[in-house]
Amino acid sequence: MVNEHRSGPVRSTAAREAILDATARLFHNQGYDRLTIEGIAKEAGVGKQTIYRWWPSRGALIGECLAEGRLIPVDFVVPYTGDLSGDVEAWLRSVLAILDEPQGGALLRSLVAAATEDAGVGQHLGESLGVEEHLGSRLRAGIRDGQLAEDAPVAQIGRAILGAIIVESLGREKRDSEGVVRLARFLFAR
Amino acid sequence: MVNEHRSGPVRSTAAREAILDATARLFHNQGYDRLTIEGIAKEAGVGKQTIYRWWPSRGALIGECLAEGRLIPVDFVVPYTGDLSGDVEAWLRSVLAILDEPQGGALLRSLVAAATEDAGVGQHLGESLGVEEHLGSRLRAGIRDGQLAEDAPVAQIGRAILGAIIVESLGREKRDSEGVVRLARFLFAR
Amino acid sequence: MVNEHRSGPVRSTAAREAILDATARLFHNQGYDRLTIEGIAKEAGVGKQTIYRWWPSRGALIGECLAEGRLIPVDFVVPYTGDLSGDVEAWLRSVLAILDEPQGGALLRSLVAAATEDAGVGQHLGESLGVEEHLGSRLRAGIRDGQLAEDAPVAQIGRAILGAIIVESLGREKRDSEGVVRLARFLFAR
Amino acid sequence: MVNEHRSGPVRSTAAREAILDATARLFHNQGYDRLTIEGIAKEAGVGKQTIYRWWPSRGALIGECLAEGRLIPVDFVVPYTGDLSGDVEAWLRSVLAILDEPQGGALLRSLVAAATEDAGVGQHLGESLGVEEHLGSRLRAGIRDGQLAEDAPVAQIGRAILGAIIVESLGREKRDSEGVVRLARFLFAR
DNA sequence: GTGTAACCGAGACGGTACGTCCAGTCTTAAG
DNA sequence: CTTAAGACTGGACGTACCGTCTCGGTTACAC
Repeated sequence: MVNEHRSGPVRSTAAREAILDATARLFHNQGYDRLTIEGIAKEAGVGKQTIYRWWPSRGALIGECLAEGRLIPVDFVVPYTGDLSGDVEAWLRSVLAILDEPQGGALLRSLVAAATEDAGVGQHLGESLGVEEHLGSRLRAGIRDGQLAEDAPVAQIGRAILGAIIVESLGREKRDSEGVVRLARFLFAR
Repeated sequence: MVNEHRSGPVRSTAAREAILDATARLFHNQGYDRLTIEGIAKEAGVGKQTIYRWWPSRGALIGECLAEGRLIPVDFVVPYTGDLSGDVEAWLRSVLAILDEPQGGALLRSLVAAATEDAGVGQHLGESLGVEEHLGSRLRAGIRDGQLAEDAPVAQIGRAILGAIIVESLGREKRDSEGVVRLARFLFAR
Repeated sequence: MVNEHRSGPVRSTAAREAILDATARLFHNQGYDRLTIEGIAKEAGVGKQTIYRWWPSRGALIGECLAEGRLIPVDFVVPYTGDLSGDVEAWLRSVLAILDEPQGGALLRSLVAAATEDAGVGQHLGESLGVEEHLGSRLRAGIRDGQLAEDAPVAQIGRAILGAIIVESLGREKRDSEGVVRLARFLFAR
Repeated sequence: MVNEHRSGPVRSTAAREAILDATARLFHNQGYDRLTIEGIAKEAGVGKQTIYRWWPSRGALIGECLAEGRLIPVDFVVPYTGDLSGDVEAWLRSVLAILDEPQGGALLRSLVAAATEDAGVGQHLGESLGVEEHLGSRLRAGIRDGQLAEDAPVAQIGRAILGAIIVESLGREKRDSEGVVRLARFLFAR
């Protein structure tokens, strides 16, 4: 028989909140590469150890912020009107809206930088944007509706769209929403 | 026409070579985030200042290595047999071969990390893999041959394929060449 | 009366001790101009920042070593036997003994070098040798005893003796204790 | 029969002049510790090698400037009116005038710093101020005139006066010409 | 109630790397 | 053969953060 309880105070939600808040704020203002644990601790009014106690790394912090929608929204749903191409396009435009913000490109690159460093961020990135869950469901519905080939590689298509956006951003090309939209139309044109 | 030359010693090719060599070696062995200017200088047997004299940043160094094919090959040609899907697939497999090397995934993520930090690397990354030049040409030939729609977004398709590979790697999914190959087949199946 | 303390870790006496020890050791072995903060840190097994946290400069470090008698002794007392000239001579010989050590001249020049760079060292230098406190007192006693003129410039006389030693050392003249002793005798001969 | 001539240009007096000029200028403006060979070369419009070719060290440069009166005047003569104390005092005031200049104290300390590093500067320093030549002669004349004891340690007295000035400056005491003057009067009062 | 164990803020610690400055040597082209 | 220019290796600078540790103080459960 083990005693699961222990004495002492529990984790402070105020500290947790302050840390994640500070992380998100600094991530937006300075980008991932200038983000430091010390900076977060000072900004949050928290001791460094409190951060190290609960998160193993800078990347894990970003991962948690990402999962809670503190960096980018998390409700990228895909409508279902019956028009596959149009539905995907609607979702795509909501994703691209992030990039049209003033520092949108830098924000995406920072997220990618975090993802290269931390496996969790990489996994969360697609999820956050609804690539797997929402987009995947919609595409599978499209297959059922006969609008997409039976053997269409659903997961790969999602990655392709997201990846095209990322590659474009890495190349620092002038933002061109229409480019990616045309890609989507091409994908579902038959 | 004036004489642009000045007197005095000239840039040492030996030092340049040693620096780029050391950079490529360390990049492969340790990845981008553990790559330090001091480490490169020591490995190359060179003073730090010699690096700072000629390259403004770590990213610029990687960019130059990339452009000279010191990190990954630069001759990713796309054959032209008349079979569009097959030709693209051949190119794709040669690109994916990089990832099948022991540390292939980490190598790609390191390249992406460098690209998030340095604009030049981002621009060179696609070029190095022949996405724009070779793949683009082949796709345009496909359009001429009637195998691809007149208005197919050539550049976007290239980015989509490369992007799918990157996103997969960021997610640390088990390497699955067939996935991306199926994406390519889907793209050109008609 | 407020509590001046704050929470958190307290200054490490072990580090302080190691740093001052290393400073004194290196100062003796290499002289002031070859003394580096990095060398001290390595010798003391300490991070550079720990030195910069507590001392603003190399000179301040030397000043503290000097004040604590880690570079030269600090107990240069002047006896009082009634014989002014003899008493001063006794003190003088104990000071000159430093110069008769193997690297005595270099040591004095190093101290002077530190004093040119750091005001604190300059002030401590005379104090350390007892010029102001002990020698000054003895001279004032000499005035009371009628062995020295009422208006003898006590402080200046101390500086003159110390200064003669320094100037001789700066000129790299062969060490000649008797020269300075003769100066002292001349000063108090009447 | 040897041919004393050799081909090529001889040592450029213009370069020599420019270097010593620049050295003196920078020495006055920045002090000895901030004086760098590179700075001198740039200020003089000269290659670094030209400096290293003719002077072995920074100290040697200062020594030569000092010897040529480029740092402080070199004509500190001692008058001979018959009044020993008054004559010495006249000389002393002309020396002290240097210290009353705006950056006089710093200048003296810089000279001392150079002297701690370079034997030549140390030897030249006293000479420059006329301590040995002029003051020594005057004191010896004083002995002949019966104003000074037969066995007065002439050289030591000179060093004592100069040394008192130096020690005072090292201690960053408020400049007080009268102090040293009182010392001189005390020395020759009988 | 009183321990006492885990929390918290603060920040000192040994380290690594940064990007800069300068030392002293070497290399080039011009005179 | 000297010169101006400046690239080279190398060492030290003073700063920023890393991740660990050590404090004094504060909960809040277990006795």
